[in-house]
Amino acid sequence: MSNANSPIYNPAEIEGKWQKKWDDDGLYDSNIDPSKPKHYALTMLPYPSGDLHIGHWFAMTPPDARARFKRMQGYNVLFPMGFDAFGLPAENAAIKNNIHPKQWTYRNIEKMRKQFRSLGAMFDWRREAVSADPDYYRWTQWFFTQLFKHGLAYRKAAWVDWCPHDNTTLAREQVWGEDRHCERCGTPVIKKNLEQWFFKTTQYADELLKYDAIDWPERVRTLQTNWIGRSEGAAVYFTTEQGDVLEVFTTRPDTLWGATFMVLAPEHPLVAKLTSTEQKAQVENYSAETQRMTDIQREATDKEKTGVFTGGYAINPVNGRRIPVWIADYVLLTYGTGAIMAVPAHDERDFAFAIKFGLPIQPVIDRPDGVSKSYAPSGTMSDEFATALQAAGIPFIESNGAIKVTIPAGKTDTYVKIAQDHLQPGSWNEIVGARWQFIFDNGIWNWESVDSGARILARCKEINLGVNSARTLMEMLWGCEFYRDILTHADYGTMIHSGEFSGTPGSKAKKMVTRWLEENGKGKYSVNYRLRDWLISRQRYWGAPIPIIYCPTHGAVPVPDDKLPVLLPDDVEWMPTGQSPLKLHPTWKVTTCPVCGGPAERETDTMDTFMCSSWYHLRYLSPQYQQGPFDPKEYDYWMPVDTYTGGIEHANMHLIYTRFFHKACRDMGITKGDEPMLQLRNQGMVLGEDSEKMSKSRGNVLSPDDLVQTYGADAVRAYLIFFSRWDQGGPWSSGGIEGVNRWIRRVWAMIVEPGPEGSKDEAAVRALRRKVHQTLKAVTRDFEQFEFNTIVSGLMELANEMLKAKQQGLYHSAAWKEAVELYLLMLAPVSPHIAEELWMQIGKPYSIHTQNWPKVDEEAAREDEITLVVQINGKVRDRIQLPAGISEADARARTLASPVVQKNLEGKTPRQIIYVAGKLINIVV
RNA sequence: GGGGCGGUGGCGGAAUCGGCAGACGCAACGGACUUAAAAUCCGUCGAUGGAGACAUCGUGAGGGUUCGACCCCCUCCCGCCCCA
Repeated sequence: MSNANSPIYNPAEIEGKWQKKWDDDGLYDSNIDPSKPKHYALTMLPYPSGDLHIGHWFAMTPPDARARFKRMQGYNVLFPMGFDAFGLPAENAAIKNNIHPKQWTYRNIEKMRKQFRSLGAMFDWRREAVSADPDYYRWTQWFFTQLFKHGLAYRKAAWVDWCPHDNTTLAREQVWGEDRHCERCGTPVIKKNLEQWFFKTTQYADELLKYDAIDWPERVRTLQTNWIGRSEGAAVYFTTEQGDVLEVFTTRPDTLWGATFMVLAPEHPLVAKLTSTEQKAQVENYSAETQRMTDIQREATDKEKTGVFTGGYAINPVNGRRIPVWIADYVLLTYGTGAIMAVPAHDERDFAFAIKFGLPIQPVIDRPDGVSKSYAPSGTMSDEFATALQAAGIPFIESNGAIKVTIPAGKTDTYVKIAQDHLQPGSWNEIVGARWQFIFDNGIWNWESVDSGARILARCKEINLGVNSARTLMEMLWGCEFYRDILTHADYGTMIHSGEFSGTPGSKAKKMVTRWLEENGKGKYSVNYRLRDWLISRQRYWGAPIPIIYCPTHGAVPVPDDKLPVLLPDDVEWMPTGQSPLKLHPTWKVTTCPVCGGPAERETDTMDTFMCSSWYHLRYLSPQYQQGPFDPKEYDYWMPVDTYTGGIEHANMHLIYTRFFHKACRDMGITKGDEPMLQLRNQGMVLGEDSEKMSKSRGNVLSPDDLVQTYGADAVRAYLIFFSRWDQGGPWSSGGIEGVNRWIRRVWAMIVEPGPEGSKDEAAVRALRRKVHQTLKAVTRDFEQFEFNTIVSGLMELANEMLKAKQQGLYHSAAWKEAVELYLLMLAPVSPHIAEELWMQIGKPYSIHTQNWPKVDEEAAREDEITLVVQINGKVRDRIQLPAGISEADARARTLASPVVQKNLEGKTPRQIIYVAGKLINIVV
């Protein structure tokens, strides 16, 4: 098929040529154009780690193709790119290679810009933003001062996770794994108490839970919802015996009567005061141990509960009961109020704690399933007991003379009566679950309070010395394996053993108790969030300095707008010392107070880089703008972002911060609208050929540069789009890209090499046009829906059809010409260089990328014939070709006349015939 | 332990409304071209039985709804992610 006169496909040559021309012509410059609808397509900006890897290409190529498609559809598209240039890796690399972080970062950016260009993406580089540029971080600092002035930034001492290796504080989400190690270097974190700056993200917690206005994946919404962790309940005021109020948050105020002890975080401020002289040593030891331990052990010991009694007591406000106060590492100071009321009967962790330390457990919520259990050891019941149970229809198991009874709902009273009748003298029988009763030979004792439980236990011990070791009644029951699944539950159910509230149904209990608490000043309705305020201080050099000046008289004063940016000095010692490098600089922090002009000091911490990435989409709008963070004209035209793409790993950090940032800015009058990004889509991850995450240590990293050299950017782009579902990612396959490479070359040859003359058969022309327009329809839909892999497979299929048509002699027909044009237009977003080159070669005007997306000719796409699938009893038996518009009656007749159907029916009469127009007929016999 | 997502040939994946399971590609195998190889082209390619027409089975397992289920419902198993 090769033809000496046809041009040879040389990707290196044509890709370089067109990239230069597009650049020179400003083909991808996006400017405000009110005559067109706008489309802001944004892809998460990379950290300039030094090399663009295949993952970056996977993240950016399909969105680039889609942005191109949108542009051809007539949208004015903005598709910018930049660099998230501050951050720890620069300092780590600086330390390792003794190179200035700034130099390292900007050198990497330079390299990555070149790599980006080889991708052939339609980025408008005039709008590039680099967060480490003073022109950029001037405005990062400006946003900080705005937040400060509006009371959304504040300073407080806080226990923070501290990485002893990187010498910095870490945000909660930067602490990874069960051993709680530093996200960057893997070192286990420790705790430190430092003065830190925070943003009030929690003030927006409720609004952040609303997603009505945005089209974001369910998965991300769920992740954020869980991260924010809103729970409704009540704040309840317990009082210590010393008279201090001990506030706890509970989601279950209906279980208050079952609160039999309290647990405080060892760091809780009231611990010292509560601790008795006898317990002092123990408490201090335990606290010190907890302090010394990182959260590693605190979490690792999750299963084996530890804790220490303070010797102090508190008063349960609902029943006046005196309950012991313990400390335990499983209660964290940062959780709620750092103190919990323990309701062991209805909370698994509290139950385990109470059983271990012999603390009382009192059930106060009925089981919704109404099921109870009873265990009658051998000899405690008369011989007719089993017969009586059987007669009453109560199921039981008998083993070694002992009878294990599971009492269904509604049979409890029947059981009690039977048990009473058959109880042997000197024995007892208990019933647990939906009822808590002990049947003794002198009557029934109800277990309705901690005190009655104690009395029952004493009585049982009198009868049976074997239970002597049990410290509580529940511990005695826990000793019986048969009971274990029924002793505790966390369901909502009718309140029991709760004074005047007993009998309150589970559906109303929470509300009624909360109202009662409020009316009696013992508590109030309260909402607790897992989300905490955003800690933005970093004791590092390579970040935007926090623009605050500390004046001995005026306190923390923001740097005035006209004094921004607070420039980062170049001459610093960046080796880690445990202090901010800015603090060690001889002169940098020395300044004067903006209010009084007196001597003052600068804040020496820098900002979390998530601050930089919370507004980069705004800087892209006008990166050179000097009068504000962005040009309002550009904002009004381009914002909000229409489609935002990036990895799912940012669901809890960046994506919450940027939403918070936007909402806060809206309330400060800086931005408009409620949400910054309307539509979000996540890509998966490209894995190495061994299906493992690509990493240098595994040696499975692929260099896009090498791939482009071998196959050309067009083939690499097409393969990245083709090889897996974009939202799932998957392993790279070097064999797979060969297939795409073959296809690209086949397309080239198909178009540049002439085909044979032949008859222009009417049916063949019709078939070719049908396939072309059907493909166009599918490709258009797939682009809209981010289903990229089927775009390439559709184009491959069409190429196969076209090659057949070419062989049949259609090369010189008008239909062929149309097919080629539409083919190149559909190919243009996927493989822009070859599409441009071939577009030129078939004599069309430059540039293919400014052409209109073609319209589907529905008439051409229509099928003339349908294949009717013939099923008998749901099994495919035949397929018959029928004209597309056939009536149901005719289709039925044709089906029944088919010999295959005749043979299969064997004279049987169809009972029912289901007809799905144009698709299927099912004959039921 | 709780929540989320997923499980389809040897592999990546397709099936877009409950209606032909396996599109497209890779790998493999057979053939053409070639002195030979590469490249290219043609063909086969879920399993089992059969020379074949064809039949039976088949979308993690089991059950259900339905004329009909990869798709909807229930139970379970496995993998990944998030939170404890």
